[in-house]
Amino acid sequence: MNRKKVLVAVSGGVDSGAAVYLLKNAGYDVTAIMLRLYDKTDENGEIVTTEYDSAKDLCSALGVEFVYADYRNEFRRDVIEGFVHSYIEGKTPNPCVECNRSVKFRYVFDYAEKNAFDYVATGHYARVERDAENLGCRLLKARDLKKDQSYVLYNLTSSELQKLLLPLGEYSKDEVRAFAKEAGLKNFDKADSQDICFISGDYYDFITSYCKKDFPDGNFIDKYGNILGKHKGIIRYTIGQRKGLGLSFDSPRYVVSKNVSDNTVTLGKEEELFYDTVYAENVNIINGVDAKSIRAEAMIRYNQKPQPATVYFLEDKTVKAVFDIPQRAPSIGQSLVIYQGETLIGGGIIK
RNA sequence: UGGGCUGUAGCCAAGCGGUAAGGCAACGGACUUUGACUCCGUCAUCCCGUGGGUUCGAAUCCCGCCAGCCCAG
Repeated sequence: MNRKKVLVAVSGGVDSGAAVYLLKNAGYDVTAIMLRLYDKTDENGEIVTTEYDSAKDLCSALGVEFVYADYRNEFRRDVIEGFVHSYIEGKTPNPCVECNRSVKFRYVFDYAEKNAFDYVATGHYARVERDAENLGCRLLKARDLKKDQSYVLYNLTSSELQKLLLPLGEYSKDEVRAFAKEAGLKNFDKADSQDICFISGDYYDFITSYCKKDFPDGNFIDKYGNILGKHKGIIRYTIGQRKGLGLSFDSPRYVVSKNVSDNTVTLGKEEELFYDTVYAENVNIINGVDAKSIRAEAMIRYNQKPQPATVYFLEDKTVKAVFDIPQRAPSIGQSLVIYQGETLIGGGIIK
């Protein structure tokens, strides 16, 4: 019997653990790979191995081969560096998108290629729809829209989709937890939230210590240039932010724009945050589109309901999205992701 | 040193005799594989500038004082 070989990317968490379990039960020849991306340390400076232990334990319990591959340098170079520089430029990066694009899928597919795996799998909540020839594969939202994570996967290519399995896409989080429990994963009830994985605590502290410099105080101003107060370093703020400004007015104020060159942060009322047109660059369109423009739905941030828009495909992997209804606080560095119904068309970085 | 106004939590601000609204900020939590947003909760335990008085009872009425502002001189 010639079972299909699957390489599953695992994190030690509930979702990837359940993915291993489901694939194993489905009869695949499963190997788990854990990418060592950064070392989390505790207050004593000791490397925390709970994720590693969790993944390794699960694999040995299920009789699955476990590979631990060191990609710390790649992660630092391709994710952390970019993250820090993006903030310095006044942008608001999404490191998860970048990690998936330039590290996680790249190296897992790379490993799978070199070791003759038939498929790659992850614990993302999304689905791959295949046609008869397994050619024009489409990336679909998860069945459970509340947990859908297709947003962070828009940089996948059609050839990658041909070899990608996303076993969790049909299930709800509760069902996945049940699978994880069945599989014997001790973390099956672990909380979902993580914040930025490589940062424990405040991202501001991380950036300042990473580049060994402080970001000077500057002025909060209004759209007329009137000084409203002092800010505590421009990288602390992002478009649309309300909390942490430390200033009080008759109504809430939000960060409307940032100007790195004169170190000012402009505040305004909520209604000043809405735009109907958003441009994105470095766009990936999974299956290509012939038309110059399409009607679609698009998201400008994770966990947003896709909004109706007309999307124009411009030169140089650039896209213009014109929303039917103006969208709140599009932020440079975040991702614009385009859908048609359940199908993810593509996406890029808002500029 | 004549006249007028104001003085309530970090900021703004209701209240006009019956035992302290609300907004902003802040803090805590929820949500979340990014940053945000949002939502929920907490936020003047006898000092309502201060010292007296009237009253069963005052932040609310009266008197003195202090502080700030304004108009005159």
